[in-house]
Amino acid sequence: MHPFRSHTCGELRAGHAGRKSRLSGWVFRKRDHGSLLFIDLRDHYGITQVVVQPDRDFFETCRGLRPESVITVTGLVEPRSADTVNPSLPTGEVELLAEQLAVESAADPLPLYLAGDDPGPEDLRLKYRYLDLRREEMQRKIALRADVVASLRRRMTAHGFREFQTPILTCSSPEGARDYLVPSRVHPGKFYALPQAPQLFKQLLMIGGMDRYFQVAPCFRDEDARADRSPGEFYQLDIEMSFVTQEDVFAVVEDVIAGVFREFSDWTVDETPFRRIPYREAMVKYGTDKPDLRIPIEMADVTEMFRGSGFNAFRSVVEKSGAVRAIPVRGIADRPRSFFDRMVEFAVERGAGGLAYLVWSGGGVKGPLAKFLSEADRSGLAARCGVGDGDVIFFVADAPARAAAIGGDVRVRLARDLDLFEKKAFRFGWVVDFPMFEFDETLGRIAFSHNPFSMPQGGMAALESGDPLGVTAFQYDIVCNGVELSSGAIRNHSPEIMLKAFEIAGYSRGEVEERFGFMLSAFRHGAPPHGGIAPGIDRIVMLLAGETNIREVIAFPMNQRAQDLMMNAPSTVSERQLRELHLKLDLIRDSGREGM
RNA sequence: GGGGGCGUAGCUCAAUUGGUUAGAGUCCCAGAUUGUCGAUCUGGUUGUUGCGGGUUCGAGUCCCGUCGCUCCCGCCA
Repeated sequence: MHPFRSHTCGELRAGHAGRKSRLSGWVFRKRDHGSLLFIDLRDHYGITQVVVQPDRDFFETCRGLRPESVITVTGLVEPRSADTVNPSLPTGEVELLAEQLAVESAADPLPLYLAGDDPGPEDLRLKYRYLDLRREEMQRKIALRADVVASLRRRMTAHGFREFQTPILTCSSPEGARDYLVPSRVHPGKFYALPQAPQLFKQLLMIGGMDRYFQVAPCFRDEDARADRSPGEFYQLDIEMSFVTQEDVFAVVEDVIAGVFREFSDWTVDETPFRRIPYREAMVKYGTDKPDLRIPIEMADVTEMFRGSGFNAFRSVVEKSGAVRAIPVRGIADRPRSFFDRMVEFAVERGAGGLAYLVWSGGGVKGPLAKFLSEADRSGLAARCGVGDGDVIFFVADAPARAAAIGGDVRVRLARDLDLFEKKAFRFGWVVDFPMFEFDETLGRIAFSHNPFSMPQGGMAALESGDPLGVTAFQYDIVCNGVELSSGAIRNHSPEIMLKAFEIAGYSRGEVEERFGFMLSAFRHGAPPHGGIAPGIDRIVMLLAGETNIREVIAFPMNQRAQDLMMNAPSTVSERQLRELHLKLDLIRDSGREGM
């Protein structure tokens, strides 16, 4: 017999009765009856009840075992009598009658209690992650992650893609997030950077003729965390394809993503092709470029209807080239005044000047705005927004970007308060036609709004049109339930168009040649038209696991301040290491916090 | 960098307008217990109320500062 186990703790059934079996696992719970002891023995696969009788020489040893000690038990599989069967356990028809027992590893008292529902405080869970991971829910989520990654690989391979590795030690990129830097020992004063994404490498693989690339790729960005954004590092399903249009990329990704979501969830998943939403339309209807399409509210632009209206507050906003956005909600006319007050308060908190509303009720129109509007205005708004008796329209008036953002927040808040989210559904959409450039208020000039390597729609002619802010790119996002899963683009493979695009964003030819000379050179030696995308794997697993916190689907996540509480990273290093790397510390703040 | 929330026993939480020696459950420890399955019963230990300062006759409670965790804004091509 194997020294540790003949079966797993989730395996034994009534059919095994009478067989000799050996199990290894953790002591999950103990029930000590003085002259009879029950141990729930747990491993990755399940729980089996072990019975220890008082005449065994290891009986006292067992009584002293603390939870989470690891033991190996050998004995007979016994069928349980009808009144002692445990129907809530898959192995509940049998138990293991212990004949031999070995303590593999005795456990100290635990900082976390694993046999209950409460996972405990997150910093303790992270510090003792190896304990936290033993909980059934964590076993399930981390296993789900592994299965999702395996499925993604299988599906990409089936589409004719190969997985290529790209460097982890590379060089800093000028645009984008802050880099993680790695000092060079051999080249004093020079640094490697960890890749924010394998962006340039995957394009170079296309230029290298590899045709279809994917990679489960680690990405490193030194930016602050959010609930859905892990600090430091995360994983993308990085994809790039040669000789493709935007639609070719969509077709592959839709098939892979829809397939994975159907494989790992019984929720409704959109049929492919997913809906396509132009960026400008998304900003008007949803106030965001990552709309939650489970919410049955679509905003409308009603700016023109207020241009000549009697409502001065809105008219003056419109005259200052602002926008008025209407948020129609059906069937809530009978909500109490406090509901509307709460929404107004919320909008003001988000920076709105106010939140107006009209209530269609009892054949009339009520609300603070009603007396300023003519009968024609009201019926015009009703027709525009498709509302009738019993419905309500909220209004936000502000500069267009602000009106969109606040309206979008109000839309989500309404859905939350009114429980309007479609249940058990993953709703996908492609947001397309992103603007190539935007006006950067802080820099006071035009900047790339997304990826500088995207192909502008209309090519060189569009860039030379003299209206850079009107140029859209072959740049797209895929969103699911309000989560941005990924950005992608058809790349700009023409050096001249690229130089022109960088020129508009304020980079001279010389700067671009210096920074991206290797890319320009590559483009000058035969570059296939190509494009790709990079769905976030952590976020996919998060959605499939029904989690809102990304740390729940990462085995060893860092906390919000980018620390690994278990390993104590980041940590100080020795003087010798610093010397070898030609580094001298210049700590402005007292470093007493370090070292812990 | 900024804002919100939280911080009381290993863990989850109480503690009247500021009022006696800061409690309960759980964990842990000891004892009892032959059919439990979140076993049960009896007893017991566990505290710089995050830290520092202030107000007060008196502070877990009020004020100031600070630290930690978390959520959000900035940031995230």
